[in-house]
Amino acid sequence: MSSGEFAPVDDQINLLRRGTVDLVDEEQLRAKLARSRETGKPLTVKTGFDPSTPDLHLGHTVLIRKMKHFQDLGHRVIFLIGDFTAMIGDPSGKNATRPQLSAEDVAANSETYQRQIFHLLDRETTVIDYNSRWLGELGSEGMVRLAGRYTLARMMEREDFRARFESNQSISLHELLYPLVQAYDSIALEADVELGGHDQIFNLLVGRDLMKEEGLEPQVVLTVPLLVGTDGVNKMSKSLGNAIAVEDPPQEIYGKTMSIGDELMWEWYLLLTDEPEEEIAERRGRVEAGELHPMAVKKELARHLVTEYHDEAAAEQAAAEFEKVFSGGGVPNEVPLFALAGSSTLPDILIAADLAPSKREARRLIQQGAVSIDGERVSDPAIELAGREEPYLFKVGKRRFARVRVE
RNA sequence: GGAGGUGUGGCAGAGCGGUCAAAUGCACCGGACUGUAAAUCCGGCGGGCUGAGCCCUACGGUGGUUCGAAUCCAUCCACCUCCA
Repeated sequence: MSSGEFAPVDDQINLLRRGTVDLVDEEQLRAKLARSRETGKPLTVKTGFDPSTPDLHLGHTVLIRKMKHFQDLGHRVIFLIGDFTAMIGDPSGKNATRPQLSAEDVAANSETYQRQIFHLLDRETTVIDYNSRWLGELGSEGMVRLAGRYTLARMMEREDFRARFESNQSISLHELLYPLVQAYDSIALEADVELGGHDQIFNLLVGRDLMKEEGLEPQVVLTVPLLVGTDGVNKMSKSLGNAIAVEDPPQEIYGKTMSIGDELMWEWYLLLTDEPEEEIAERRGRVEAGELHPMAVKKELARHLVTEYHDEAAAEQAAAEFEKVFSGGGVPNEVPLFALAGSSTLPDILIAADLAPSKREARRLIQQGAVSIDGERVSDPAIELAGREEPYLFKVGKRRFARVRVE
């Protein structure tokens, strides 16, 4: 989209407002959009990312998709890698000492980021930038001056700071610097809009304040919700084990998506697809009326997500595989094969085939009826498997398979 | 600089000389029910074994006291609070 061809302001607002939590404020955004239409100059839209965790999951994509919306509307989207801030350390962590990232680490992580975000964003027009570019030369003098522009009282407006303060938990000084530094990024980039997760709202607003002080037009702040993970309770996070990574294999994306609760899927539809909101609502109504099976709707979501991060064919395959294994009780196409020599006990075999972590656990699984061989449930850990040419097919639980050849 | 507190399994959090491989909750793994949903119910949840029992390793580190210590003492480390 070349300049001068921006969509009408109302249309733009409609798209941009979808699935957002905060928009501060809409009038200013309208004014900026209107001006950009007149001048043909796109808005500068900034989003910051921490370079220490380049393994993106669907939770991150909510934000990236919002960037994409701006991009689709012809605006200039900056993917800002906080390499300098990463060197200081993340405030919200309990691990005080975070490994400092070397320049090589940052470069490597940046590569990973790019590989992952360009599933969604346009490679040609996305601007990748690093905040070390300006923060490095800010220096201690600049930092002190920056700190002089904000007050403790204002900092304590931030909910988590206040909560920690009131409950006598420690707050390191550099944590207070964080919002300021992030705000400085906006100044350096002269951002028109800054995007972030809802938990970032305070920092983004500080950006507005400091920009005003600097004599710049304040950025518009727009936040998106934190995506609830596959457990249906917590925000999606790798460490909580409830995440679907962008680079997960098709089967995983499909399967994990199918495992989320029905209620959650509507939110995922809203935040992870471009399905019009009315259509989502309409479908939801039909499901609630019993006209449509929720599973069918969820399958569509799963298929959509696989297509987004792999392709149509992979989605097709993942869907077929899913039908076969779970709906049909069949066996997946790819089952790892293990060859065992001599007479091993059943628990040993399970360990060797990566189906159990220890013998004790293996025994438990057998006793609880989780193990079947060639489709027959086994309950006796002591049974012997005769050597044979054809591998035995092991199944543990609902979804773990292995083929084992016994010599 | 001074006074005090805390450190237990993935997390939260009991236990405060034996009956503790350690209550309870969450998470997790099985099973039943299903739509591999959710909810619910049942079982399990350090490891090893010639297995309904035995053994080993575990309650921040080390060293003691005791027939016996997660529990008492000393010391070290870490985190936290209060006073200055």
